[in-house]
Amino acid sequence: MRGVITVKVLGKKFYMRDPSIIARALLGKKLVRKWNRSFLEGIIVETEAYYGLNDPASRAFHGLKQYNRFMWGDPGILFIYNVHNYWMLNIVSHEPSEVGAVLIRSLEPVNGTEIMKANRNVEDIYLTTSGPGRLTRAFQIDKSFNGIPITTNESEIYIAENQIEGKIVSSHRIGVTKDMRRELRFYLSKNKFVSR
DNA sequence: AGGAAGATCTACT
DNA sequence: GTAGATCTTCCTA
Repeated sequence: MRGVITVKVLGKKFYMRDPSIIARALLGKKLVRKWNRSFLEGIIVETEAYYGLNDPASRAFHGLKQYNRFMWGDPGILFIYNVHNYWMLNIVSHEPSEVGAVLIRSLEPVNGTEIMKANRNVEDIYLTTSGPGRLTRAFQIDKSFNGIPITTNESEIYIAENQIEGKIVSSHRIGVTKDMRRELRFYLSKNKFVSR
C-alpha cells in the first residue's frame, strides 16, 4: 500500500438514516466528480432534507411516480430532476422502508475551479457553485446521472470523508412554496459559498 | 397536443 | 426586492 492515497468514500450505510441527520452529516464532506482524467471537487456547505408523503415540499409528496421512484429506492444513489431549466442534485437518503432525499444546495470549490468557471461561463468564483442549479452546471451533472450509485470510488461521482470547518446552523428551506414547520435547511455559518 | 408548475437564476430598478 | 427567461416534466383531454 505504500504510496497509495486512500480516500474514505461514504458507503451505503451512511445514507441509511433519517434525511435531516444525513443533511447535517454531509456538511463539510467532499463531493468528487471525475472529469476526463482530472477531478472536480467541492466541499458541501449547504443542504436540505426532504421526506415522503407527509412533506408537502417533497417530490415524493404526491406518491410514487415514474420520475420520483428513486426516492423510494436504495439509499446512496442519485436522484436528479429539473426545475426551471436547472438540474437538482439529490442523494437518496432514508431509513429502511422509508422515503427521502437530501438536496445539495451549495459547494465550496477546492479543485478544478478553472473548469467549473468555464462550465458556468463566469469569472467570479463565488458564482460558480453557490446554488443548486449553479453547482450542477459547474460540475456538468444532468439527468444522465439519475439513479447511479455514488457509494464507491468506482462511481463517476462520490462523496469522501473530510474534516469539517465551521459551525452548522439551520433554517427553513429555500424556494419551496409549502414547507413543513421544521427547519430542514442546513449550512456552514459564515461560509461565503452558501447560496444567497 | 397543449397547458401549467416548478426545491432557479439573472438582470434590472 | 421583483420580473422575466427558459425548458423539462407531468397532467388532462
